[in-house]
Amino acid sequence: MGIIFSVRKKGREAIMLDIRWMREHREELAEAMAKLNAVDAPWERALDLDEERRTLLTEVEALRMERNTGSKEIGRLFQAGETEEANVLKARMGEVRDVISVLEERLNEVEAEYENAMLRIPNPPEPDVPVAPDEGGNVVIKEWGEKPSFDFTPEPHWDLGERLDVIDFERGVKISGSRFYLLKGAGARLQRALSAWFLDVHTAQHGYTEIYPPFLVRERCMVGTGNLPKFGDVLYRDAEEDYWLIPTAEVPLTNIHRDEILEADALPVKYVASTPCFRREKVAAGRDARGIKRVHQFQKVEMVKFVEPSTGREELESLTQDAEELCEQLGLPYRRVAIATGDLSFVAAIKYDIEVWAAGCGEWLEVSSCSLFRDFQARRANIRYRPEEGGKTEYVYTLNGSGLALPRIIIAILENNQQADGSVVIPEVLRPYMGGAEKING
RNA sequence: GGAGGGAUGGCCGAGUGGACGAAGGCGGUUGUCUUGAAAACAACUGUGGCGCAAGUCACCGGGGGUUCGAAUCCCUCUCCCUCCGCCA
Repeated sequence: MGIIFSVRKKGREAIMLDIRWMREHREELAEAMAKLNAVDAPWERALDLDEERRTLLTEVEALRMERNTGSKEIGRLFQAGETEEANVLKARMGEVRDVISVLEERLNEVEAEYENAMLRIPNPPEPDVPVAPDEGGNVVIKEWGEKPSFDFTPEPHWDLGERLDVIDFERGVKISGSRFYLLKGAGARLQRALSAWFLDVHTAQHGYTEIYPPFLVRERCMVGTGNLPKFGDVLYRDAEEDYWLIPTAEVPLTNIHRDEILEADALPVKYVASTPCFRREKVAAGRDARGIKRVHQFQKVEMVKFVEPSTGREELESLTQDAEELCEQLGLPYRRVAIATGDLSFVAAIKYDIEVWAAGCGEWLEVSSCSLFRDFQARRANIRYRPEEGGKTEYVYTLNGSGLALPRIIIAILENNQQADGSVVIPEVLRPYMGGAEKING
């Protein structure tokens, strides 16, 4: 494909925000952290450590210069046969080395602390993100479709799914414990149909390239997308090796280009994948316990984009529309919610949630989160591009959005499309994927 | 899982302790020549940190060690290749 221009061989680990920007915009940074309600973000500590780090670096480098020139001199002296002088210099350089190693040790400590602090500073929000301390400040900015009305009481999917024998809760729990389920027959096929149709729409109409990525990734990938170090408690991982189960395809998809330099004319790069997602979901036992709304394993189609910085916002808009279009074609009423600063995820600079109405449980279900990360992930994962031939490299902007999260869409279809006779009408766009069936009957 | 062999710049490939940030080739950019192109010839051609700059430091898969000095010696980890075993 020729996207890779070169690969970084060595370099520091993730570097998060631009430290120079931070040094020069202290007040803006403080303001951003306040807006995010990020009281524990160690940005001041990071700045202090940065100061210390640079002081040490200057000292160490001056000494290293002394050592380098001294060593060369020793070599020359030996060759010239001036052994005595060489030995004198050698002894002195030995002392210099000892001083260097003490300073280097300190420098390493400072750098480690510095990086740790940097990795825990969230992404500052875009200027137009609604400012509020929590999700109470989220704003519905768009609504589409009409909630279905019934001349009977619509069933929630946990009843309906069981009655139609398309969701088996008991067996799921028997096999794997609470918050596990299994889809059966038309239920399983409906999920397969949705997954296939989503992928087909995104690849054929929206220009995404389909990917089948690994579901187990290394720690380094999780750091790249911002899931680590702060959110390790929602991730599953292998006990013996450095393997983490993905909580979303965003992780492997974004890391496809980790440590790479993309060609400017290759942008935007757009990927889509359907993968299982694994999450600990450490919410209070009992909350969202019924049904398949909040589970430890679910299927999701995810879109990820790598774009030129100047196009970030328009790419977010088109990404969000790529997701919304699916809801429309499925005939599911939805709304777009602008997430407030206090509810913004650690990595997102701006985020829209798409929520679908589910008539049975009477709730708006989040089926997609569309985020612009600016260069936040790109810095962590070291993903760059070269704007001009031969010019300096810059970080790309990354975005991602679900398109869409599956079990919740299944919930909405089952609940909204249920009929008086107990059957469920299959949305027209899915019928070719369901062997032409129009309904799910018990 | 067992036994061997590897990892050097965009690519290929030299280098086994001292002027090596690294020969040579390919590729790329620019120039000369040419009506134009090709060929030939010449020059340039890695990344990052700190610094206003001059400059300086780091980087030969990662980490650690030996040494006045490490691409080069030692330890360790990772990845790749070959053969055997196992397997979808």
